[in-house]
Amino acid sequence: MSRTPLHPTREQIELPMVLDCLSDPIRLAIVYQLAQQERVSSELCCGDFYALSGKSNLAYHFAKLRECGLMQTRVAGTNRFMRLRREDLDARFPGLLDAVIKSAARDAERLQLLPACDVVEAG
Amino acid sequence: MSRTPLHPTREQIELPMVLDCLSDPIRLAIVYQLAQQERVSSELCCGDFYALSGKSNLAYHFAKLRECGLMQTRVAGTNRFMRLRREDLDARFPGLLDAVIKSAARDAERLQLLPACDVVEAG
DNA sequence: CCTTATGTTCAACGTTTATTGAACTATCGA
DNA sequence: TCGATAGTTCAATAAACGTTGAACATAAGG
Repeated sequence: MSRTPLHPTREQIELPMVLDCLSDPIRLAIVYQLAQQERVSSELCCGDFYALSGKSNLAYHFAKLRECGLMQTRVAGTNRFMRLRREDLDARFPGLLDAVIKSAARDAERLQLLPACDVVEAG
Repeated sequence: MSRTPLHPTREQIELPMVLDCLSDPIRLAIVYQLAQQERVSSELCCGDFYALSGKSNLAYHFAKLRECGLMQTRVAGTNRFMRLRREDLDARFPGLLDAVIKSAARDAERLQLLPACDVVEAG
């Protein structure tokens, strides 16, 4: 029972796992939303994603995103704050994350992503 | 029974399907090998990939790569010549294919990819 | 014609996957 | 202490996936 969620080290991040993670529409939407948030506070918690799916299903996808090295979780009280592992990903796979996010943004409607402006609105 | 292998139009190419296709190690190796070949004749046939897996398994992966729009097949005699749909992919997802291939190249050993020099050697 | 070479298709299999709801844990606030 | 809130974990399900070998189709070469 991994109490502390395990994140791979930078060097342990694997390309196929990252691509597989990004290939799921829900996970891609999560990553996209986190990428939008980078400009601001850079962190979001689980509740910010309820529009995408139910709690337990989100927890499943969060775990995948953590395990493959795409995001990081910080525990604070009853909240888990997530953020992209931008530096590690850019170091391992230069240009990849940006290309994916830009491509996703272009297809935002088709992928049913939230428009960028709706993403923040934190309380 | 699709006699002519169906390729999606440029606009039909979907980001999640492309990422999913690239997330399989064998398919990534195929794409990588095709990318190397771009500099030369730009086409390879099935037999050029026997190092990766058996015939029928390769045919399965080729079908996936075609269906998601990553590659194109041209029939010539008993051969099927394949090539990357570079233009379509670059138009739809600028920088993505290059980022993936460059990332794969950096991890060539880990991903068990053929060294670039061994790729050509056509007869 | 018959044989060989190239690939595809099919059926079977075991594995992994995404999704659901219920149960659980842990923290915060009254 | 009690209840509400935030997330995780677990069990169950159906669907999709990758791999295999055998059968099939098609074209080239004798």
